[in-house]
Amino acid sequence: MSELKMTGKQLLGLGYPQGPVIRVAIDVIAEHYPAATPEEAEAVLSSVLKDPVAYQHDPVLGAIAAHLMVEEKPEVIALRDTPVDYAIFGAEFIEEGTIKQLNNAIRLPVAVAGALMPDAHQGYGLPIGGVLATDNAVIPYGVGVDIGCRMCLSILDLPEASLETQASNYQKALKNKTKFGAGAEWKRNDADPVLERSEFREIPVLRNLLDKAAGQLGTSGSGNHFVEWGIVTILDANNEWNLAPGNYVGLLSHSGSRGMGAQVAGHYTRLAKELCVLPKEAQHLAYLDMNTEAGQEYWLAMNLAGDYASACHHLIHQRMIAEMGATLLARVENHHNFAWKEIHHGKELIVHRKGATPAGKGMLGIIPGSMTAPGFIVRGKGEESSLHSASHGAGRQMSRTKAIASITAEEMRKMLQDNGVTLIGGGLDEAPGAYKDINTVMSAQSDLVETVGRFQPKMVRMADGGPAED
DNA sequence: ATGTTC
Repeated sequence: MSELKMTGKQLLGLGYPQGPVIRVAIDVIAEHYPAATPEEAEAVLSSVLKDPVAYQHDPVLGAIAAHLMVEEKPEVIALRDTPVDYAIFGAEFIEEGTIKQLNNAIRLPVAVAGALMPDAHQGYGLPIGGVLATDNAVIPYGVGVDIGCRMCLSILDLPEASLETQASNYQKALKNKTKFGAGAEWKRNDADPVLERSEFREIPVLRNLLDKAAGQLGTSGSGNHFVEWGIVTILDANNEWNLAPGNYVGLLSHSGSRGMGAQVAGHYTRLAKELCVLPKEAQHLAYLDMNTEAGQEYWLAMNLAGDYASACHHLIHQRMIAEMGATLLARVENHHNFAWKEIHHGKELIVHRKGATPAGKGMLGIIPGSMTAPGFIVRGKGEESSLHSASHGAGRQMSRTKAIASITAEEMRKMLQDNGVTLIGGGLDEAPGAYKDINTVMSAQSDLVETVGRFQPKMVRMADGGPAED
């Protein structure tokens, strides 16, 4: 795409006021004046600024004019005085600030129920590991920035011993068939039905994101995202796939909706904060009414981002499995940053899980440990007090900054060696010691999920920070 | 989490 992209600075230079009009003007120019020169765009924007009333009925520029004419801010929506009671799992691991965040969220006028998972920690708006059910309203920051961030596990017919005897082939697949780093794209990529979805044409904010989405399909991004080979141990003889208990080679991935989802999240978070002004301590919990155009649009865009994240995992797995000449025996996958329409207490609610695994009765999911600690294949017990949810991992016990400052490269190398794990990329901020003990976290949620099997990582690839790698 | 954004 070569559409004209104005910057906030340029607009302020023209005399535009601080505020939402900046974003609106950038969007309008990108969408409706793609072929204009910067000078032409500035001339148009200056005319609107000079006399917004003259443009208020203009089908394109009217949106900018409306923002220039608006002066009064919407009224601040008060939080309820009396919070709804909610369950906390593993309260002994959860910091006071995290609980305060859910205490605020549960006082939203649209909040119906909530829960905190044992890996919970502070986030923007809703805490990570937080679950919140609302009545007919969706909170963009209740889903999170990485919409549809999810896990995918493939169980393969390869012999366990091949992880050692064929180690170089497994490593080659990780190096050649995955791509990590912020902004990383495949130069030549496969087609996928998700890229044909009509939402890319029908929803304005998605129109400019199709090219990026096409390039980033099947990439993993950065942060805590990974692709890894390891050993799946099936423990439950009554498993859904009739797999014999024992060991299998598995492929596990963790990633989300990449730049496309991040842009969707950013757009609707800004919009929600304009339309729904809350007291300062709850400002990031701004919600969209599901009966409004904005709410409906977010719902469609969020679902598309979720399907896109799923397609990314499937492409990664398809390429890795083909590279190893393997056959897929079973697959488990689940979003852990998303919102769903679910019935609880006889009423349809919008259930936000921000870093929480869906755990309805009989639902399968994956809860990862760390690059050396096992992950768990789980089956939900449908516990109502957790709103059918469980943790989405072990949870950090150290911030990234603290991990980098307090864990040495030698300690991390030894930890990997002791556990027989090979790491490609990765940094000290993702060291095993930066995470809580997954076994402790699992025992804090034994009422929420049962264990079907385990996954022991053996060969891990992560982003190594800095610019995109090849 | 994201090429680090009004």
